[in-house]
Amino acid sequence: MTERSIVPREAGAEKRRLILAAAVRVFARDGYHTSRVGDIAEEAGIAHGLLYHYFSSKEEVLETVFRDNWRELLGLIRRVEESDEPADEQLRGIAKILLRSWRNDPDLVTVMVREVARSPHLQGQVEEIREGFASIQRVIERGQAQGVLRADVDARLASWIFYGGLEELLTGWVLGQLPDGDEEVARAERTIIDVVCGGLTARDTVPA
Amino acid sequence: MTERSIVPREAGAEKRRLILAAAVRVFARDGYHTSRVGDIAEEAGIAHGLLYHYFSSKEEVLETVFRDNWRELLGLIRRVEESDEPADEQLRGIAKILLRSWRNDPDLVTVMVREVARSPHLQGQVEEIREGFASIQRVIERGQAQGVLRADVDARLASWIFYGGLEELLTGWVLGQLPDGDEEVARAERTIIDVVCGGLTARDTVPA
Amino acid sequence: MTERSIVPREAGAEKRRLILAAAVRVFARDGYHTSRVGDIAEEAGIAHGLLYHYFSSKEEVLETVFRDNWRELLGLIRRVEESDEPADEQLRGIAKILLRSWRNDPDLVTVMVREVARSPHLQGQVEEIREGFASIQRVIERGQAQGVLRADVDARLASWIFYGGLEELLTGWVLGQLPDGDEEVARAERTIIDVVCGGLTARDTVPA
Amino acid sequence: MTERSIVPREAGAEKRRLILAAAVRVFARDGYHTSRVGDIAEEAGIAHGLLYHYFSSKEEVLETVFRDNWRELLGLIRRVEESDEPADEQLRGIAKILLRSWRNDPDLVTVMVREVARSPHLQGQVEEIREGFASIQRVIERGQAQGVLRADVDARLASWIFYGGLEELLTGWVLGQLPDGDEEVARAERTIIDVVCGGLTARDTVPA
DNA sequence: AATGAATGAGCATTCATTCAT
DNA sequence: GATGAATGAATGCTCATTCAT
Repeated sequence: MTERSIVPREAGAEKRRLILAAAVRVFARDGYHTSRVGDIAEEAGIAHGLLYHYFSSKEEVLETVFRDNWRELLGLIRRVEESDEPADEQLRGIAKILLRSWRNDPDLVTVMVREVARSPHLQGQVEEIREGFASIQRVIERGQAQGVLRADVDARLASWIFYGGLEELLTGWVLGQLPDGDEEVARAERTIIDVVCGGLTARDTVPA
Repeated sequence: MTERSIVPREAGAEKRRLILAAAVRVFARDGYHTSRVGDIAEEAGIAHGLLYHYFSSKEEVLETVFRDNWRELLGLIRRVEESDEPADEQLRGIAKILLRSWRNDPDLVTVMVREVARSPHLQGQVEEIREGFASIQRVIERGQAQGVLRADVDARLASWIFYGGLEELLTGWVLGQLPDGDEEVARAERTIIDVVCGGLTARDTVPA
Repeated sequence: MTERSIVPREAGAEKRRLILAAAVRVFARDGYHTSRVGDIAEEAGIAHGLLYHYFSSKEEVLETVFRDNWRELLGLIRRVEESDEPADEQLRGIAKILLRSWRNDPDLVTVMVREVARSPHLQGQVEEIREGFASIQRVIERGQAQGVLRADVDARLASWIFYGGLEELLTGWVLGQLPDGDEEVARAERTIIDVVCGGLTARDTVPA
Repeated sequence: MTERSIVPREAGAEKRRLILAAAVRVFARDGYHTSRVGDIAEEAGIAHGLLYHYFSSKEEVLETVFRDNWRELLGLIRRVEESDEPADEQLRGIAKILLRSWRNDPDLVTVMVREVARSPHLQGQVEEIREGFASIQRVIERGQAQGVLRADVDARLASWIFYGGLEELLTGWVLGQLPDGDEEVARAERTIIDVVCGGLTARDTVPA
């Protein structure tokens, strides 16, 4: 429970985490390209050379930040996928996971949204990202098979649209363009489900 | 009529465009950070020093690429906004504009999606981006006011979700993760409207 | 004749030579590994970045120093080889060339002896070095064929021995272990020919 | 008799030798400058920190490699010098010692030829090297005094030339430029004595 | 003795930007 | 306008060495 209980082997993993956490803060503050290895080390309270005992390069630090976190999100998403809730509730669950990550760790979301959702850095990770989309797609397909969701829509495209909507909401917060707060996050959750499941089109409310 | 008829002032603008086009190709191929000013110059067939007669910095080139193009898109979006079509048709129009830009100029979309939709570079452009969202938001609000779209949804959040869905579809093509082709783009258009307007939820087919 | 007469194209070659000359001085003073690129630039009176307009790396500078000079020596040696002097006189000519280079440019000889006559750096140059030995070997073989030199000695090994003797004399001067001066160099020339051609063994002077 | 019988003090010396042997292999393979302390430690099967219990620096390792070996060679050379053989036989003995060291320990010779026979590292060892040359010089001088060797040659220069020839032969093997093998080494021995003692010049064989 | 985490000086190289011609 | 030589700030990374354990 105390620091002293950490056995040597864990100490290495611990320091690794320390560096990753520092990197997230620095990347969130300055952006990956602008951040210097020395900044990360300073934020972590270590000599910059030590960073290279744990990571082979600055880029590997970013990749690790992404991979570790995406893996965790993926695990949560899969748990939702494997639940026996109806598809629309599963989508709501997935939205919850992603949107709430903003409140849990804004710096981390900032890095994920800014640096990873794109180009050069994600080259090696495309496969892992794809799994997230695949999970959403399966949820939709199952919903269609069970008649909960309409079947005349391309599930794959729909999964990209759904994910894109979520990511854009996160981006809105990251950029300070959308109002922040627990209440706002809850509203965003409701809204994306309202939009994606219910649709924006007004229905003629059937009169009594 | 011939090139020689171009008056000097236009010649400058022409070379400017030449450089911007080259920059788009290079940024699309290598990414902004990896691209060197010399690469752009080489692609444009000029000496690298000359680039600084037309732009004050490498970053200004990127900003110009973004601004010029975003402004054009904005103009198109506004024309849709000002049309007297119903809101859902206006949204379809906006989707068409954005999604078809992929087929028109994949390199440009690649750069917009990868380099600009986020982080440090768009600092100064946030205002211009905001206008795009505002346009979409107004379309939705008008649709709600006219009873075409349901009014119990936050129009601002909905506009972000809609835009996010569009951008993610573009990203899918940029990353080579979604099947490409005119047909596919048309399907994506239909799908995003189906999803965002109609909603994914299955409706009880009206009984006879 | 004046500096102003140097045309632009030659200016580049001129600066190249300037850098090489500075590098020779610095390498001779501090050794290749200890020398920093900045030292060479400073010695040449240029910004260190400029060095990379002319050479791709610090190592290429060393290689060029070696190659340029070795090529020159090779040319001189070949001229001797192609002369119609007897073999022993040709060997004397070769000794002259190599030993006098010490007086001509001690820094250059220092670099050649210290940094190049060995290991990692000469990897790519082995072929060029080999040509020097080959030239000496041919001189010896021709001498043997013409009966000027004894034929019961392996010409290849003899060429290495001869060259080694010369290089060691240069090394002695480089290390400050052998007395220096024009007179000393002349004596060294005589000595190596005395030893290698005449042999150390005392002959019974033929009685009258 | 067993390893366990080695008393502690000897154990230390043993490990020291282990490190030196590893260093020779690594230096021979990668060159001194390219080799890292960690490489030596890994080759020796120890933690790199431990190396500093036995040596004060990486350079001291190289110096020790040189000194230990040179001392041994020096001892052998002196034994030859102190023998009562004629001078030319003594020179042959010295040649044997140096040339055969190639077959005994090619890695060691590689290091000696590449890293030590020159420059920065030998600064402190010049004195010890000088003794080797002095020994050869004394052999020659004694040969001259006894009338076995011609007296009209500078013994000091001759000793450098002789040593240079030997070193160059070793270099030829190190660089893979001269054919290797016991037979070849024996021929080299003969050749250097033929050349240095007999001389390359053809003699008119006195008819009976 | 032994380990290997930690330190930090040191350095080659890159590249955006300037400017003389 | 056009060129490309020249500048020099900036930085990722290496690795010899130290030292707590």
